[in-house]
Amino acid sequence: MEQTDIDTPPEPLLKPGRGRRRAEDVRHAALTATSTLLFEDGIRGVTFEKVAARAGVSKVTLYKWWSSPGALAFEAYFSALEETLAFPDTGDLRADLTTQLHALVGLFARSGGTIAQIVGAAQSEPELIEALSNQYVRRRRDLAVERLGKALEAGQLRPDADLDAIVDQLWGACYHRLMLPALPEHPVDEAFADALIANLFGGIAPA
Amino acid sequence: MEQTDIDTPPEPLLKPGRGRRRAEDVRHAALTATSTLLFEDGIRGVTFEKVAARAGVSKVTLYKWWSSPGALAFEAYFSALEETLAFPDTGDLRADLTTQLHALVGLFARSGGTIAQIVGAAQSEPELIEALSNQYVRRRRDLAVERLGKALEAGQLRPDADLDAIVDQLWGACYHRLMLPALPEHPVDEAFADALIANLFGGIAPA
Amino acid sequence: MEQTDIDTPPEPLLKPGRGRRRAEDVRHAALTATSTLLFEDGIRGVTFEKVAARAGVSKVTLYKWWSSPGALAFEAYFSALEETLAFPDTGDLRADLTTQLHALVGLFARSGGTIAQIVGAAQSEPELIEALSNQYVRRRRDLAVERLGKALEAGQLRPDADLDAIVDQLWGACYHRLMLPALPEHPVDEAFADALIANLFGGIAPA
Amino acid sequence: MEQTDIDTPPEPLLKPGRGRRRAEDVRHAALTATSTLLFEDGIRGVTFEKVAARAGVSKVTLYKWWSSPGALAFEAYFSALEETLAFPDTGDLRADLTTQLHALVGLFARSGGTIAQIVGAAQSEPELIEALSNQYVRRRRDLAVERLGKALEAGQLRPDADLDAIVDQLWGACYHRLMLPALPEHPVDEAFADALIANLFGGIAPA
DNA sequence: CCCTAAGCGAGACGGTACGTCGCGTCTTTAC
DNA sequence: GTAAAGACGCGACGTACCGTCTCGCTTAGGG
Repeated sequence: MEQTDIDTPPEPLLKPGRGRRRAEDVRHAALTATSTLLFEDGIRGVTFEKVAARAGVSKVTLYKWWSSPGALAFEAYFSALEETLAFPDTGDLRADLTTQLHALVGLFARSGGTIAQIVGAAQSEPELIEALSNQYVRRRRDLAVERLGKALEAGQLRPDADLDAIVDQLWGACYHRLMLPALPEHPVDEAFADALIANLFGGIAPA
Repeated sequence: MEQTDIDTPPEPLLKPGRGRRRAEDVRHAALTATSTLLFEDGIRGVTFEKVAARAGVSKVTLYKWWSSPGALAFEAYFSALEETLAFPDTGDLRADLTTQLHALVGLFARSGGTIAQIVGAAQSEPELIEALSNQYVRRRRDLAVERLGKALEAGQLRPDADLDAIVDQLWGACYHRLMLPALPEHPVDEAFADALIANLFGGIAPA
Repeated sequence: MEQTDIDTPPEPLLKPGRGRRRAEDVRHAALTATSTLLFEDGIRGVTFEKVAARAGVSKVTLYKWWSSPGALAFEAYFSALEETLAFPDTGDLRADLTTQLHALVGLFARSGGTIAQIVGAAQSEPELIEALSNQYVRRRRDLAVERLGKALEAGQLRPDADLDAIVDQLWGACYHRLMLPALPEHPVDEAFADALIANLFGGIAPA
Repeated sequence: MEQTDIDTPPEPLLKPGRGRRRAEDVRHAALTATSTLLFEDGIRGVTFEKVAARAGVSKVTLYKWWSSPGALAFEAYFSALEETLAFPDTGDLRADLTTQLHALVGLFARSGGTIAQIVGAAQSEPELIEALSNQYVRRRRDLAVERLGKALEAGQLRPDADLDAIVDQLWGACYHRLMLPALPEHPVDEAFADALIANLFGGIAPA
């Protein structure tokens, strides 16, 4: 079967050569083992050595598909996150943004630590930060800006608003509290998300 | 017998041999070597092994003072950053915020990568993230909120503005672009800082 | 950035017990602690570090009295062995040798391992092997040869017997089995001691 | 060649069918480096760290094949000693024993210190003392006892002689003087070997 | 339907770094 | 003054993981 895979890795050199069967199951085993390790010990527990042992996969095979343990952890985690990128468009921008941010803080509540660890690890791996940008950050930003653009056209935004900056001031603010926490009194919850939207929509300058 | 000094020598010769050395000297040597390594190879190059070799300091001593190479890198970098915490108060909030954010993006331009790596490494080290919070994030946030509080009292802010969220929507937005970049078209520069302030002050809702 | 927990060196505990103490008390405390460690963990467990901690004695003091942990272990063990050097003289040489050798194998049964470890450690420490020679080996050998000399004069030995070699062929044979064991079938027991004496007295050449 | 692999490490890990074959050259490099270190600095100079550095071998590999630096030193030294186990049989027992003991004292003259250090180190390492027993002591003892047995059958020994004890009273006496020396006046030389044989053959009791 | 060559497991190997222990030297501080 | 407490450089230990490299089994594609 020549079925082309949709969720193929970044550049899996799948040569049409001969040999053993396609290793889709091998990849799956590796990703499953990685998820377990990621959940148990955090990203520090995701090593090629342990993944190979748990998944019954050789280290060489892991190297073939992933450039580092961080890249493996990234794929294992974010590959199951596709649906969260979906952006609603009910016509009411503020409501849609609220929905999206509530979903984000909900995700952070469930696995914010893992996300922070992966993003953190990427800071020292250029390949990984690029993968994050291409496969996650940019896509989400594009969808958001697209939605904001529609709202702008619909007259729901000030004409001089900087749409890209809005993304940073909503999503970025959440990531900031996730990765640079100050106190438990500053949680990343729905109230915070609402405050972000209120600040930004109404402005902070006196009326 | 005659060579024993009764007076404590102000500058005891620190021979590279064995024996006890002053804690401050040791710490300084370690931090200097760490800075060099941090600049050369990034945080991945900061290992206790290399720092010990370069600084002429034993690994055990490093373990005593710092819980991990990340903690050492953190202190080596942020200990020289005291001045950036200063927050101006000219009476004009918007101008002061602009000044501060311009300083931040200037800092990011010089050593944003290093900062990102340190913050990133902290995500997998509870002790380090706590140190970051206590010694850096919280202090800066407190200063900012204090300044914002004065502005609020002076009637320069909407009474219902969420001051804490403002911090995330200005500084956090910058950190977001630093650590989760999308494209080179989205730099962290002064124009971006200005856009953040404009968005937030004027609000993004149509007038 | 000052006055933080990682910046502050641990303050020295103010405990009583410092200052001058009597040398004999210190020595006794050190030897007692050493005996305990020697019994618990063997000679590998006898380190200046542990002895100092257990005995409440500083390492410098230990260096003053003993050149190495091995020397300390040696003294701790052999200082309580003085009496075994006593050599009986009943007039009957063979009976006296038997008595002595039985005492030796009895000693080996109780603490042969410790003796072997101390003698073994001495092989790599010239100072220790010299101490062993001076304070133990030579004294015991002299006593034995003296006793054998008396027997020779009394006509209880062949005139051409090599007295020094006899010592090696009786005591040395026991040490050989202790330190270079072949099989459990070759124990160092009284029967072995008797065999040594029988072989040596009667000769192994056919009558 | 039906050469059995006597040189193989304690545990024959070679199972038919799996994994990479052992690199004999790696073992050889390690043993060569060890011999050099053993000759230069004694057994204290034989550390896994130094051997790894000199031989270009990783520490992990050393740990896999040898349980301790002592075990490595043991094999490096005794593996080149195979021929000395050969035991002559000219029909004249006394002459053969003299030949053997002269060879032993000659060996001690050349490298007695090294032997003593290895045997000494083994006293604190159960695994090493067992290896010494199995691969050296027992084999030599068996060959000696076998030769003595032949002599006994040939009527060259008293029927009631204890053959095992003879070994201790000849070889053991030499080891005793090697490891528990009393004075330089008691060397381990051929004259001493001759005295041992004379004492034992003729007996020390008066005629 | 066998032969052959690639894919893959298993894991040996040289490295780097970790975190710990002990040695011997040196400083500080209490008695 | 002496001795405790202990900081410190140093060397070695034993372990974990990395990235590379062979082996030999397994299987599919080509003959």
